[in-house]
Amino acid sequence: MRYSKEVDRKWQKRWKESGLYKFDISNLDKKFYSLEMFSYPSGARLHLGHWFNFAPSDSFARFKSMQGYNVFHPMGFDAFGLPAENYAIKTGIHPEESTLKNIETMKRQLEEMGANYDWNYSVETCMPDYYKWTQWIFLKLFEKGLAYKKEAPVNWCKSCNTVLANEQVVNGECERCGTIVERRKMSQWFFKITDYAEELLEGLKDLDWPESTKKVQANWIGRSEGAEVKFKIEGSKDEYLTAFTTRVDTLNGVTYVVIAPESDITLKLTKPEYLDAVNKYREQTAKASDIERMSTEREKTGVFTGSYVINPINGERVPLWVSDYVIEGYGTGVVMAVPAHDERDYEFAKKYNLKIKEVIKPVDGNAELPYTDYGILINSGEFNGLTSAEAKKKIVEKLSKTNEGKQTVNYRLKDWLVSRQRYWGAPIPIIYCPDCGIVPVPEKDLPVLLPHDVEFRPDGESPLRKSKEFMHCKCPKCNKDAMRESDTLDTFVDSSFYFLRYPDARNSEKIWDKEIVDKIMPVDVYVGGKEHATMHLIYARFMTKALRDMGYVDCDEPFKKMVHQGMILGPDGNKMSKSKGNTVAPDPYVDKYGSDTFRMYIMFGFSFTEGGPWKDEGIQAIVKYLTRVENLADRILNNKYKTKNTIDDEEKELIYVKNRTIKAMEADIDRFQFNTAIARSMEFINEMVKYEQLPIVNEKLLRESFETYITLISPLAPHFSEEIWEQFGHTESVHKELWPKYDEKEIAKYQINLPIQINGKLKTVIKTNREATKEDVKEAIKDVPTIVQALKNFEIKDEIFVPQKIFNIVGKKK
RNA sequence: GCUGAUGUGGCGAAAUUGGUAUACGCACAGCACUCAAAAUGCUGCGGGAAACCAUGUGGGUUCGAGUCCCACCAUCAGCACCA
Repeated sequence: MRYSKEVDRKWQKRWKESGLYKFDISNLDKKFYSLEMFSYPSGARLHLGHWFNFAPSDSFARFKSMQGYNVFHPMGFDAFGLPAENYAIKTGIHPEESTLKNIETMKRQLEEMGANYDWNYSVETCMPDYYKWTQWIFLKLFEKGLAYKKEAPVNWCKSCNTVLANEQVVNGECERCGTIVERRKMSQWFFKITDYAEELLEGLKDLDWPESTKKVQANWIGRSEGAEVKFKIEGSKDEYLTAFTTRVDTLNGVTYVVIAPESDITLKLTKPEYLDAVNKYREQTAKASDIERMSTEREKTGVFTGSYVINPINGERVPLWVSDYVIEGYGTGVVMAVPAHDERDYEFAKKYNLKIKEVIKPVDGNAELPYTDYGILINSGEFNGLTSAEAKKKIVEKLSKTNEGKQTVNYRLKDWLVSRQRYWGAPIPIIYCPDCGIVPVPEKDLPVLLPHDVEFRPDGESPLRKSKEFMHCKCPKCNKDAMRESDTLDTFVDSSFYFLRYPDARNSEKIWDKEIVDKIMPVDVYVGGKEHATMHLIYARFMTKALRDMGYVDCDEPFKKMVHQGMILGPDGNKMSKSKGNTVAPDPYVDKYGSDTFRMYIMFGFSFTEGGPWKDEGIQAIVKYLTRVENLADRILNNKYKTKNTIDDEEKELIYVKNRTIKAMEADIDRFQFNTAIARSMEFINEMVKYEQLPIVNEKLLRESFETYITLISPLAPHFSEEIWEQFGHTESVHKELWPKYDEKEIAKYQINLPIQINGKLKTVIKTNREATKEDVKEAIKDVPTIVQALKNFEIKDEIFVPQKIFNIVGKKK
């Protein structure tokens, strides 16, 4: 049968019946954990992005099992989240209904793709058998002191009476009603990821991840060394404001101190006559996002509080201001301002006529202010003349004697806010008792089930709060009437441990059997978009480390190697989106050409890590290519050749190309370079077609080469190759074949092209053996006309010879 | 604004990581087969008559730069409640 959708169906059915892709968990000596980020079942059907991620990754997993690994390749669904809830608000269809339906469709489509997942190891995060463990992890973190509650700002829409996700805030306004969004504080749960800041940063060093991703994570963690300095509040008995600075050498230049407007202390420190102005400013700040506030382009604004603080190094009295360029959550939320040596502070001081005191000057000459480099201290009393580096040490030494300062490390990383005032998520397993306070739900009572009949349209309260049945319960400690926590968990919590649950996904007794998980972890290759470089990937690393410290896993780092697939954009070069109307559905292509043609095309037409705008012109190339293979298969099967048994020059060439192809494809697939792997396979076919047109061929060699070729493309075109494999009389699946071995000797004995240059300009190319020496090469070129011509009246200064690479003659005309 | 990328023929893209720039294809053109077309097979295909010139622009390092360094231009992604 010629390749078509029917061939896909035929083999999908057979694979299922024969249990070809059942994972053998009993033998993990040579395991390979190949993982893609599980998908969010937002729409009913797989989109192009799914194909671009999952199809090549499936080919990669197949390739690894051909190399003799026992490959663990699971797939699941990240099924909680905002879109399903919004969809429900719009259509009235319950999130559970739409989500489960989407999952069913996506599963079927993944099977139609030909993916070799073993669905016995899948997870669906919205099901109680999964979120029971999400809740269990929350309890464990709570026990360990890694989950805690504090006040934190949220986006609040006054008119809708609801909390908004950042995504729902458009230009500072609510996407639904256009009301200006405010920041409002609410009491919320956090995970203490900052306890792991140092280890998360250190651990990056040994990971086989793209450098750019490691950099982004390192910046996200944002380690900076500096000092904490305490400024005494004037008029108080023993109250201080603590500022973090990386430039404690400039401490004598502090002319004012700034605190974040949203801080609780702000109102406390504001003198009555300034209260009106400060309150107004706070209201204004509530409307700006953090990104806006941190922009250095933005005009600085602020107001005076009327209070003063004391600089501990020199006893100077400096004014206390409020400004939105200081953010409560970063550092200590207090900035010591040194306008002479910081651009933001300088701009601010100029605008509000604050003092500017120069305390650092360059080693030689004078500087224009603000001067932000290191230098020599001036106007700093006993520290004058010291370098910035020396001064940093001396100043901290002095401050620490009076307990007014110390050396410290600050991280940009903030604790992970996990509370969501939403319906479609895992309920936080906490009970509030009027007598006992915060009481965790006992483990035996898990899961805390998400009630089905809940009004989740926004009206000012967390949806769960409206379910009396859900909210009212007995305190597990004292059995008095109590109330449940009404918030649900961030979906990033669900996705921060799913890869640990996969290996033992059906365990109902415990989260997993440690012995199994320790054998399968870590993930050997993790494939997913680079948009997850910070949040998901850092949360998953944190969770693994926290679980390790609690003794549930051994591994320190969950993802040994990380690969990011690129993004397929719309044909217009923009990100695909329904609103732009530039989405492309894979289904019509798959229907028309079959899964393998489509898979091969997306692998061949794009660089896997780059992606790019969608184009389908090249799909014909793959149709033609596969037909060419089928035609050759037919001719070999019909065997009308005049045959011979000897190995002559032509046969040697074919053997060489075969070995070269195996080697190249192996290296390419290992690096996720599917486009070049397919290019090499095309060269191999071209060579075989050329060979078979000779008057007399070695039919046995041709047939063997062709069968080798089929095994080479079997991970890339799993149905197509299976069909031809069967035509060649094989009764076992081609997917049980091992990756062919190549013979390095056969490659090495083939001659190479060696470029000959004069002054770096290519003059000619000669054929030589690989072990040719400089003398051999000189001998070989001595009669080549272009060289002879170029070397006339030429004074040779140097000869650069790099074996197997280049011969370059350097000199000049006399 | 901050952070991280990307830029190579008409087009999709390669370049063993500093060593023949444009592999493999698409599109196009020519030839063969055919009454004809399609399909298939073969050949050609950056510019230039040539010396040479070409990897976003301008400098630099090097025997040698698409690859390394500096500056600039353009485009894209992430920025903590989309996942």
